[in-house]
Amino acid sequence: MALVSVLLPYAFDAAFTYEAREAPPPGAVVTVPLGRRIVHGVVWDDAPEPGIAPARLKTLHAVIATPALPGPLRRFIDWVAQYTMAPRGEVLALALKTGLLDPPAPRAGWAAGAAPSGRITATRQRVLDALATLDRPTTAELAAAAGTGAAVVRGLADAGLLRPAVRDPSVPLPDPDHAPPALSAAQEEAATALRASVAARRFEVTLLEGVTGAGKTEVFCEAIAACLREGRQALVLVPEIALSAQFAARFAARFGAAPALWHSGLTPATRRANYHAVASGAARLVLGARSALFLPFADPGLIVVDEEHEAAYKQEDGVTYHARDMAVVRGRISGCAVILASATPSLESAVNAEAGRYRHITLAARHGGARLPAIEAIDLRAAPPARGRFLSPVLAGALETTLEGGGQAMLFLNRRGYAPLTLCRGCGHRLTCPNCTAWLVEHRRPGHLLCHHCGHAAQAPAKCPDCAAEQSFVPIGPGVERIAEEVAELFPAARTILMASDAITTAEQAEAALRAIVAHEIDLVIGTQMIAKGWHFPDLVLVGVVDADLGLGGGDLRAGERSAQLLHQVAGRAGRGRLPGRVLLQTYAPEHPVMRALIGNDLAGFRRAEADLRAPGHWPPFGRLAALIVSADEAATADAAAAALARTQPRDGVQVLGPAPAPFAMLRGRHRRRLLLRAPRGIAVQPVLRAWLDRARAEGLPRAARIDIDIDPISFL
DNA sequence: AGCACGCCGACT
DNA sequence: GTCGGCGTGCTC
Ligand SMILES: [Zn+2]
Ligand SMILES: [Zn+2]
Repeated sequence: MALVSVLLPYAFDAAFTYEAREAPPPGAVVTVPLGRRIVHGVVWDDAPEPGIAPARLKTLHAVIATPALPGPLRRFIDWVAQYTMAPRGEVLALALKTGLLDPPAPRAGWAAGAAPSGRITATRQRVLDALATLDRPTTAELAAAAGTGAAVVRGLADAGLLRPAVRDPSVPLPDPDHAPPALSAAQEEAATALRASVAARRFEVTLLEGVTGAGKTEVFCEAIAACLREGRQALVLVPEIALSAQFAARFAARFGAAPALWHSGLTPATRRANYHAVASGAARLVLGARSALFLPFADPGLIVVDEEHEAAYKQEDGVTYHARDMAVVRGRISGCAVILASATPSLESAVNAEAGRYRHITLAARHGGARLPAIEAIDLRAAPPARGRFLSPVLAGALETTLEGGGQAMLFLNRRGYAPLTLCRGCGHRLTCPNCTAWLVEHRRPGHLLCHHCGHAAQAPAKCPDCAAEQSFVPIGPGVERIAEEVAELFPAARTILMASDAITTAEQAEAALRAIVAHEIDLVIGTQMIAKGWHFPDLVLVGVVDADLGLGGGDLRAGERSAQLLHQVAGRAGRGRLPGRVLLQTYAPEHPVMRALIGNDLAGFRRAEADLRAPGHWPPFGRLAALIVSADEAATADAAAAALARTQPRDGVQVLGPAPAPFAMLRGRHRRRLLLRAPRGIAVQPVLRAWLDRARAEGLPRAARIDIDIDPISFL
């Protein structure tokens, strides 16, 4: 009997040791007994533990007939676990989603039957016509194509006019030379460098920076083509699923085959099919969310991270990893090229490029002759909006001119709801959420209040709980709903649409809205963050930012950087067609570095200024940061735990900030405190944190408190 | 993650 | 005197 190490997809850091007649190779997916259950696990590379008492040692149950986890993926899982301080099993669980372990089921489809008998009605004929154009369609596909129900298909089968025909879950092969685009000279130069990077078949990171509309996608598609020519697999990461449909369509047009998708919204059958296609190497082009990094690629040749600066790449619960950083690690371990693409690179990537760790390619001009929009500030101190209004006369005038000239305009305000704050006219009492440290936001119907963090809903009370004044609550400040109201009064004839995550909830709604905007059935778009993303609206000429200062408050380390990125992205919506674009920023601080950078189109200068601010204090990316979030049911427990951590804090060479109430001191009913550990770049924070937690546990850290560690936190106030 | 064991309140 | 609440701890 041999001993085998098996890592289990649960919160265990150590692999367990089992006995086996014959040891399966590392990476093999197996089942083993655990307690009184049989669970899945993966044979790991650790040396088996010889000292387990014979009574506790159990025997490996079975080897599952599914692709083994490749060595580079196993090393990646180990790396992510040690870096994020998550138990290795928890990281393995990201790679081993249940239901993937069985081989994909062949699809039960239909082909033309042998017996041409039975009545052929008009509907039946439509089904047979549809069948001729499809390859062994399933019942649902066939019914949909013929515009009828499953019953008609069944009837045809019963009559012998259809016969069952199994279809293998095949993945179409993308063709690198299907529809190569005409590239500009600048694009061609960038593409040549990227093709060479892929063909070198070794780890190399390239930061691909290009203003919105410069044609970054066409350029990195050339790198993908080079990867496909090498016969290797390419992975493209996008920050959110909403963008994947648009990308899939572009890839299908460029390569003649749709990419294999990977995100949480897939049906179990598709997930399983795509998982196995990635493992076998049959899926050459994969488009996915951050979890796609944990797929068992057979031969990865390229990883592209699009919009690399996006905060959505940071996984905020469970294993808190940053997909952009982990993509670089995955590339290093797998020995392949990595491309980080963005119009507004993160300071992290820009600094790495400047230090020579990444290659830096810049596309300066918009593709196809379109010019960058002119960005101007509206100084609200000089030209404030009327009382109770939020659009200044300058912005309202520009909107009027644009709409009268038949142009399309957009108003951006990154705030959902009607009013962000509701307070008592009599005493200033603010309505807050009982579960969270947050104000209640008024929505749609007057007096209808919502918490944006836990979903708590309430009605504005008729009487103030503080001063007992009657009907005294008034909405303060604008949300997009209030802007829509103001626009309806100013321009009653304009066709408008409100784009916010609570107004547009399904992918179909979003698609219909985008189609209407592109077709210019809409004159004025009012929206939140949702409209900032890479959409192409050719007729859009004017963008008004209702509150350009919104993201700058709060003292967050990255507030300026994030604000500049978001506003740049929004500004980039204007003037993408034949007509030049114009962007108006309403601000009370036109001299703020963010406004200056946007107006002067000098984001590189802004990054240098940010770097000069952060470098002296060893703030990221010039130093390391880790957050310890303490949470407990009782405030006293959270305070006691925070105090224990403060007492035992590390001192040499590092600095501890806090404890302080966490960004949301109370979230979903739990009390939260936070400590930050700041260290120079050369110090690894993980061993420091581990020793610190051991000391705190020895010195009375309450067991009822939960400590979550977030390495490289990106949001903190 | 499950699933045990274990020690205090209201039920037959 | 027993059923069951879910707090704490273990699983090779
Ligand atoms: Zn709440
Ligand atoms: Zn009051």
